[in-house]
Amino acid sequence: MKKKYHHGDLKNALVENAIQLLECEGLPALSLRRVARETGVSQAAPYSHFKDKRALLAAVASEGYRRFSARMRKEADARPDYYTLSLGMGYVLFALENPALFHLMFDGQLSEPLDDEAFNSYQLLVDGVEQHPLGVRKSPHGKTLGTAVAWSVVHGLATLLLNKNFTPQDYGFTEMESFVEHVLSSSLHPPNEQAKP
Amino acid sequence: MKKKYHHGDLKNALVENAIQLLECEGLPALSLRRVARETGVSQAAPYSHFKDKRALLAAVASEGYRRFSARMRKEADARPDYYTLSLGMGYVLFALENPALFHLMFDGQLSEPLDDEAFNSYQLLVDGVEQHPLGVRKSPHGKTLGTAVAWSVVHGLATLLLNKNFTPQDYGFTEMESFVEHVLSSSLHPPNEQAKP
DNA sequence: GAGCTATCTTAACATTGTCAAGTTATAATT
DNA sequence: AATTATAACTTGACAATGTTAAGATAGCTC
Repeated sequence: MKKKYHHGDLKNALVENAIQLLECEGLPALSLRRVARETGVSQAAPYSHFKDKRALLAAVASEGYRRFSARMRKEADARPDYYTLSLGMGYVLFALENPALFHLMFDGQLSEPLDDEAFNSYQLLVDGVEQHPLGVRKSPHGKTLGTAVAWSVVHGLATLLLNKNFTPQDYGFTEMESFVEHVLSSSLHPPNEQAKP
Repeated sequence: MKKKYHHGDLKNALVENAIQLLECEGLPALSLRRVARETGVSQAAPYSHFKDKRALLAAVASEGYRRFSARMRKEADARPDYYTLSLGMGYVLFALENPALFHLMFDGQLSEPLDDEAFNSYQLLVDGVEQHPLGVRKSPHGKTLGTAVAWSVVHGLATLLLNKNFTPQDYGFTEMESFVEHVLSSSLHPPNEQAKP
């Protein structure tokens, strides 16, 4: 390929290389200059497409959410009979497969205004839970607390596994996937009835 | 107070000021030079006490875990009859009261070798769950998955509330504390019996 | 007192995010 | 097709950061 003054697709190339760098060398290695260098443009070139470094990271996170949604859907489509459980497994597996990206997405430091792509991901999970109710107690005001519980379990499990706060081995499991499935089904498929307040 | 060449207690002062800065202006504002300046010493002074910036941050996180444990114990001691639930509430409330510190503690980027203080915090929660079993299904190998579930819910809830991924208002609650209590008790106090595998 | 050593300072280096000023290629207009 | 305009890039600079090397100072031991 030829070396052109105008790259032609720099914006996407920057995001792509940023993701590459992020997953290969981690967040600390992700400098704007480095991304630019790796993309073959000068240090200030990214500023034609992104206001900030944070804007680049936001774009990276946005792409992350796109893949996140896809990963969850893939898992859920494969097991429609366990829709909610599969969504959750997709959630956790994505985190384990893309640690740095997942971390960036949920870092909080950047996403002040909630991205569309992010919102869609959340909605996927929320809708899944709402449409496949779990038998969890309703809140006093009639909205299902189950969504909050499910989201919390899934997100917490993903985070704690990432940080190696515990491992499947700690619980006698040899395979990650089996462990995740058991943990999630423990909390996502509670018994039919509910105890008193 | 007098301006001495030898500070006398610089190591602790640095950690203290770092925490201050962290909570007041956030992680991005936390530079080694800034902490040194605020403490009244020169830019390279911290290197007499910390190998790295990461070492300083690790010390900050360690102090964070100390306060974290205290916060959980305080809550649990106040309601011994709801021991596990209270531990969980302490967990979440600490996160909400010390957002940046909590974030740093669980960032993962630093704590490769698990700190003692950190381990103690975790053990507090784990022991709490183990000693006050929740009736959650056991794993095939006999260890309680309940610990993983409980830890996940609590950590996920803390994280998602911090990131404002949802709010108590979304579920019709006006008070944070009440919301947290309901979510946690939904998942920490499941009904007595358990459904089939 | 003399000397040791931990503690702290000053000076410097490479790297980073960011901006201002210029350059070049593409698109728009004529 | 020539000119113009505009978007996409480059170079060069600035302040701030993490970190190291070399030196100064103070409190300790003998």
